[in-house]
Amino acid sequence: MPKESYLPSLFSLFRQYGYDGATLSKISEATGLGKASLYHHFPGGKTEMVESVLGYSESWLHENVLTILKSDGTPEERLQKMCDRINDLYAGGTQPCLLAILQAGTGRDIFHGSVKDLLNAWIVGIATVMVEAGLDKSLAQQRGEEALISIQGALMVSQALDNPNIFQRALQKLPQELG
Amino acid sequence: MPKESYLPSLFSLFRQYGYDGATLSKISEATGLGKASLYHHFPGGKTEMVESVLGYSESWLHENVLTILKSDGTPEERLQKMCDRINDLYAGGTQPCLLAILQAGTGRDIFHGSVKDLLNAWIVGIATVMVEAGLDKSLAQQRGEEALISIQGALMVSQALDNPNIFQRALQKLPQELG
DNA sequence: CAGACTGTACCGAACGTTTGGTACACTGTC
DNA sequence: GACAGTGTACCAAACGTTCGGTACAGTCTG
Repeated sequence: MPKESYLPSLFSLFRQYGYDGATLSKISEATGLGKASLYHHFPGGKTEMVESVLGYSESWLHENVLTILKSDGTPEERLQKMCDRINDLYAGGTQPCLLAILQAGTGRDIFHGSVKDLLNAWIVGIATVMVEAGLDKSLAQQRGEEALISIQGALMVSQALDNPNIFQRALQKLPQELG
Repeated sequence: MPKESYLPSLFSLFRQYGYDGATLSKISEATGLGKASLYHHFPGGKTEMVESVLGYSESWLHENVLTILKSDGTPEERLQKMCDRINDLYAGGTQPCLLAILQAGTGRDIFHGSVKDLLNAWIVGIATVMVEAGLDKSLAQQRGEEALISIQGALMVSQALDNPNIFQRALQKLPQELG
């Protein structure tokens, strides 16, 4: 099996446990691959695994978010479509964010740059829509940041309180609030 | 030295590295205590250390947030004071949130209950102020949740983008937006 | 078409290191 | 002399990583 086929399981493992918490034993169990086999696909070890997962996430973001934001339809329609995808990504608010969890511990030291780039691309994507909606550049940028604040904040609070409704409500308000 | 005197260093260590990332070597280095001494003060090991830090955080929350929210002054004034303390707690947006980081990995399994309680107390504290400001109960609860969404979201985004201004802006808007 | 060779996928077992945790003798202070 | 506090030495278990090797499909050469 090609190494790409393991990226989904690696993704959901790392988003749950983070870099320090995702041990090779857990990775082995999650992928069904022996430790040695893991090193066949990812000679760079755990680091390369996370790098691959980040690449996978980047592709996902482009295909499922940035493309949609650039498509046709009113700004509000496009933002609504984005929210639907985001809802899938975080399983309705029940799954953590990989980018958020990689901010902790050893993960931050290694992947901070990539995480920053990814999050920035996302924000810029939203900001571009807001510019099309008539906002000036710096305000659009602010709106993009605010969107991500809502998403990430709602995700954290939802999961801490075991209440996905909080995430749902935040997502629902997003498209209108920005416009 | 009493064990309480080590809580500040433990607090800042765990908020940076999380449960899995904070190894005994790092803890030993941060506190200046050998392993034997650590286990003298915290016979329960790492788990007890985090529990103590959570207790420490709970006290901090009560003394610095909940008390202020119950003090006199207009709702907006009280929320403003809270924001000032929150700004200290997170060092202007440059330091992570312990509660957020304990949501990851092994930490979540062990401390999810305590984290939930702490966050809830905070939200209820804000909601109570909103009720006094004239909102009905369920709307007040929603406003409390929204406040924490902003704080936690802004913290995450600020740190991912290396830009504390984002956190500052979010804190600044908080008191008015709730009213 | 046979046989030598190559590359990919995989694994069990072991590597050296670090983990969280313990045992114990020692030093200080009351 | 009691006892809180500590440094040294130690432990089993788990860590990330590597080793030596198997299985097998595909390719090249005669």
